[in-house]
Amino acid sequence: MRWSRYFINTLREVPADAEVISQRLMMRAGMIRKVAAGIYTYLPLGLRSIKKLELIVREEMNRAGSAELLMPAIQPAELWMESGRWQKYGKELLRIKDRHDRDFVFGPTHEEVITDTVRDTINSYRRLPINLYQIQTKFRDEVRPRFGLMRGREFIMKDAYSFHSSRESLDETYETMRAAYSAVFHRCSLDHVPVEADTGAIGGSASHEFMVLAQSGEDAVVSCPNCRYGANVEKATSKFFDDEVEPPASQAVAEVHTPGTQTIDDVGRFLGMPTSKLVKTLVFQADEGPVMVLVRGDREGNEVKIKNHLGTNRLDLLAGEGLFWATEFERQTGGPIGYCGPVGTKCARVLADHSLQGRSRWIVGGNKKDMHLDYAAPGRDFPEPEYGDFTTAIKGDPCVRCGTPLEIYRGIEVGHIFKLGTKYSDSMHCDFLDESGERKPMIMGCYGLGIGRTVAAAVEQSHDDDGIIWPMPIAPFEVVVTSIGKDESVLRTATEVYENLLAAGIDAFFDDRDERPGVKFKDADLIGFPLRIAVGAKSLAQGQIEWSWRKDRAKLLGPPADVVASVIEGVRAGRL
RNA sequence: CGGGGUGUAGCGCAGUCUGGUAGCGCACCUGCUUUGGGAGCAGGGGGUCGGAGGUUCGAAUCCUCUCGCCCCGACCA
Repeated sequence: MRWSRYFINTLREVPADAEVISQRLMMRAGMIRKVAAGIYTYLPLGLRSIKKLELIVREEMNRAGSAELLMPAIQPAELWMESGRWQKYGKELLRIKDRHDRDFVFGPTHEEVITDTVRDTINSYRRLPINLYQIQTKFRDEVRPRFGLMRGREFIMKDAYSFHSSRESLDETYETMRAAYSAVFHRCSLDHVPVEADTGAIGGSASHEFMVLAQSGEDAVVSCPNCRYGANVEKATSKFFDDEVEPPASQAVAEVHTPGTQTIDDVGRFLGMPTSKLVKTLVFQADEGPVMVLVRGDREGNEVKIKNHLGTNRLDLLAGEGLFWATEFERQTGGPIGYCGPVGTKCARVLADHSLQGRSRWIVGGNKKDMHLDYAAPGRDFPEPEYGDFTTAIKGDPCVRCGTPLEIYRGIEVGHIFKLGTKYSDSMHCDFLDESGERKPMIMGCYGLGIGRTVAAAVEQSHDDDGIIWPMPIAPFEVVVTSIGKDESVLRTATEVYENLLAAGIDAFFDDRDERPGVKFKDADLIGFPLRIAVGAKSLAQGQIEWSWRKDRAKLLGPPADVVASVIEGVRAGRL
């Protein structure tokens, strides 16, 4: 392709709303263009990278035994009502009506459609397992889309679904898919790590996320430098506990006057004790009503873990801004804000983080204004709480597996795989007959991979001050041939070089514009072609042209034929 | 949904307070010079100032409503 005939416009200035590097660079390089919040056009250059990644994904999916199909983006509401997600999914689900006033959704994911398809097609264990995938545009009406392709509302995703007659069969496919994902990201030269994850709205038992480590990542992951344990912080467990011996719990519970101490920090300061010795009380509104969660004073409650423990759809922290809420808070919990605690609470359920289990001295809110209780004892002064893991792991916590202090990194979630189990096959009656003729629900897995997000992640991970540095396999073009000046021999040689590369099956781009060299070089760096060949009058007079890698910019000279041969070799080696 | 901000040429912005011919830089077009890391000079084209209503002799500017977009939070995977 020749630049002079291509649809591309690089920007010297950065669009004001571009927040992260990948978004800035992709917009400046003329790869994407924002049309509405979280909705982008993939311009020709950007689409080439997208298509190249799709091809890699196809190859790996096909190799893993998954068969490609394409489901509709628009789905009838009935299927979502059947699975129960019409009610459960919330406002992220874009609901639309057709001219007959019938309800539809623009698919954010396709469990319903695929389950419907398979249940009508497969009835026997003999036909299982089945693994299907598609690459398609999805829509999730995110509250706050941002970061360009990293968190769009409309986005391209590869989603795969597998159906099994047994857990073992699912486990096997899950492993195959996990390997396939690693292969995809490896081929894109992405530094990635699979981590344990929460299953969220999709549901199911086990789940892993594939994280590309990057400063701009929206997720925090914990990672054990010793045993490679990795997990999303929403899920990550650690085994911190009280490390100081406490006096025995023989003391009777005692009221402590603590005036004007609304926060846990206030209480700690007032009593002259570290917050880790105090008990922090959180109250959430759950499906079943107010629920109290006790955590160590220096820790944060983890809503995802609490939600999973309770099995509730709704979980809102009861907070007391304003008079109405303060009154309401006290009415529901039996204690004023800042002083609420488990002793005599109105909350039906009381949960406590396992780090509190066995603690002998509990300092808790007294459910009276300006009053805390010291030496409160579970089982004596208040009912034994339900213990569990309800806090978020932090840097330095001991690893659950080996005890090594954990590290925390930021990551971009580029893939997410789930063992769904029978969540959808139960509700939607996707059954099969087993060897003994018994009807059973199929066991399912599902596997998502964000195409646009992965491309953006590659840019986040590979760039410098001048622009993108594409990994060869997803570069929009592998080589740019840059002609310098209008000299006829320069143009002739550059054209020859370009055509020879094309003939060899190389994705070459010819910057044939009548522009100054500086402009062409800056643009080439910005777009990030892995290789560049420059043909200029001075060196051509010596029978030489120049080539260089974008990564290190070291310039190499040679006769045109040799340079072409070297570049072809370089491209092939970089393709993986 | 709550709080804050913003909307003026394809992009980045000034002008708004204090009403009076709509500006600057980049990009674009023409000419001359220039030509190995985003050139110089000269000339030029491009705007319903987000939209609707109002006040006024006169509105980008003041008032009301509305829409979009951005940021923080909540939310979501």
